[in-house]
Amino acid sequence: MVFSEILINWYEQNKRDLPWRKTTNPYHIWLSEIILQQTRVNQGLTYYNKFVNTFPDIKDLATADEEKILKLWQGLGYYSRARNLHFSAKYITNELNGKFPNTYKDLLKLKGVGDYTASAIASISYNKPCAVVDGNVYRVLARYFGIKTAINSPEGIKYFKKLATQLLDINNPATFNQAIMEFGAIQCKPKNPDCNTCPLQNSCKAFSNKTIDKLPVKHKKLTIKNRFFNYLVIINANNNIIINQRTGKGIWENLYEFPLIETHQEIDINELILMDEFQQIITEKSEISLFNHKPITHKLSHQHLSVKFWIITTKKKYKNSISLDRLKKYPVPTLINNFIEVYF
DNA sequence: AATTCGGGGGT
DNA sequence: ACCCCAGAATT
Repeated sequence: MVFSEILINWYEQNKRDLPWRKTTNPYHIWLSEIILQQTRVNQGLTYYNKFVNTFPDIKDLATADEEKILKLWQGLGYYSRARNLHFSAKYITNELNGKFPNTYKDLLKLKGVGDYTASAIASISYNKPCAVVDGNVYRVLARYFGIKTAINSPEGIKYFKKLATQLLDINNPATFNQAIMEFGAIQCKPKNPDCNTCPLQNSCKAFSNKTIDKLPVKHKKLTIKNRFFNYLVIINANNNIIINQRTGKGIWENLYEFPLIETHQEIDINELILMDEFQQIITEKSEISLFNHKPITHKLSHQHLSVKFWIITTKKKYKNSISLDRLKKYPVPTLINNFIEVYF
């Protein structure tokens, strides 16, 4: 048996029962692929169901408010995916008269759709012979063929794409692509792969070379920044709370949060009330207390946030303050959501 | 070519 | 503490 046959046989016997495997509807496949970018199946599953149910047709997504989409996306991370999803839904609905692109080339024009996702939709929805190369495919191929080229180098990206294209079963691209990814996720896992029951064991280069745990090779350059956030949880006399929307670039774009003062290090209450930013926001006599004496550490992939929530009660009525019920309808970062759930 | 976009889970 | 996840856009 050839490589693709072994994988497809394995897939038919071991595949998980997942909702996006019951359809070839390009809108649904697109939704699933965007949600699953850099995201585990288990984490994305509930979000997929929420989106399919809330927006049954792409037109429903196109006509929705961005805020509603971000709220539904809340907690999933990489929020540009949600904004691009909205943008592309409007593009398909309005510019393409609702007709979903059906070629790799046209799919690639969608915001938020790169080489992987265009190949995935083209193959799964339209059975086009486009090979996908995701993290699973890199790992399976690097191990099986004993390839030491870094998967995130320009040569590696080209090489693995070419190899995957050669291996693709052009008679069944949809199944082959899903088979190799599922195989990587379940059998040829990053840690402790199950080589003992692997149908490719006797021809696997890394297994015979005992280099399973050294492949794939990946250049890593991750510098983690430490940042210090002070959130001002300002509660009016009428129990309203002040909230701002993040604008511009950076983390959590277009999501909401409390007024934020960022500092270069951890500060105490005396340092806080002396800051210009603080005095510009808090102009009335107020009561200030600290919600958490130990800063909360919130870890993002490339930033570690050290966060203090300052509770400020005042009799002043701020214009942009809202009720707690309203607040809970706004899309907020998980950090803020965790606070809201514990404090309120 | 390198960096920046989250959050959760595994080791 | 470090790695990875059905990656893409930006610099």
